[in-house]
Amino acid sequence: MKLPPETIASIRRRLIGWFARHQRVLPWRSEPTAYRVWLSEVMLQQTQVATALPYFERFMRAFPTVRALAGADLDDVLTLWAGLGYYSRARNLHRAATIIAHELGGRFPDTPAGLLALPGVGRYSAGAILSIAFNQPAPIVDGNVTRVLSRLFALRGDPRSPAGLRRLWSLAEQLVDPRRPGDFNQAMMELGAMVCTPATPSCGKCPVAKLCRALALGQPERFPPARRRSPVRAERWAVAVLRSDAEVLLVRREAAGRWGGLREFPGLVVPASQSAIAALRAMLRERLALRNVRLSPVGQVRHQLSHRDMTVEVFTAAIPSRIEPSSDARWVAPADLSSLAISRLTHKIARAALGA
DNA sequence: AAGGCGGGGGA
DNA sequence: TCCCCAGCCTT
Repeated sequence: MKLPPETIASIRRRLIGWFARHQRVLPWRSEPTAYRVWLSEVMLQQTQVATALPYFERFMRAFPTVRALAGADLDDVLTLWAGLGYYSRARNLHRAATIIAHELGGRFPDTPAGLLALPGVGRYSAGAILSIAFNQPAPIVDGNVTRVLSRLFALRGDPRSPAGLRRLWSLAEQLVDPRRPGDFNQAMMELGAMVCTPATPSCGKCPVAKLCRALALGQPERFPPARRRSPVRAERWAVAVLRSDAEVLLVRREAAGRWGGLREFPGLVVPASQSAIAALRAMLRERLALRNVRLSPVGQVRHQLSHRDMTVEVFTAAIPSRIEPSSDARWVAPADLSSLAISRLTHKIARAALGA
């Protein structure tokens, strides 16, 4: 779809004017260095601004430069990331920092290929960094831009299909203002976040309402078409909170997969057909070489995770002597749990087993 | 091309 | 409840 020059000019002028008046004050906007923009973009992947904000401030205090981040232990990076989710982002961030610090002389890549070579940087994040930090006319397409463009041009069809993505990226490329690419791209996203919202858009406040084909059709909220939802699956877990000398035992999850690299109470997924306590005892014996642990039920913890509905059966046991069951296990005081790289679910389990 | 990956916010 | 969020990576 080739846009008429006057349409492009009008959209640019209206969006940039609106953005100048209505943009939120955000820490990565006041000082858009490549490092700050990169960090913010990674944190904002599938994450709302309000959620990422406090994490960004803490992160910048702890690791003010890419070299500081590269020199940090991954475990400390994961600790600061704990609770934000999608933990591969933190692992990729740390890996990319070491690449920038050690292979690129501390200089951020300023080309599409250079940025795309960094782990955790895809087409969107590369475009955001190029346009916002380096003032280059690179397009971006995220969830906000997808919604705004789908409505502006009343796009039919699945925006996530290959054809839909090609069309969106083509439109974004035509529209991005080469004079102010960073402001234009951020204006598109800001509009999607603040005005052109998913359920009930505020079309009365929209600077491009006059041009909006979906609004002209009378049903802007019908665009883009709703995505089909994957079925919710139930998952049953058993977890043991082992105590000794007022400390509890944590193990570390493997680096890949869900909650990769985080610490947790020893536990496992239990098939519906199996006894939770039997599965737990077998796991403690095989993995931690713990025999004859007297497990007492504490109760159940429920946790919702994406399209998963988890039920955790929590047990506790006192271990008389302070044995070290294996190398990846660690005893910690309950008061220190908040300063470790553990998931929200592990916090919930701790509350259930140890009290507030 | 499809799924997996966390957790929170809003309707 | 259900959908969505400044997406990316693996299979």
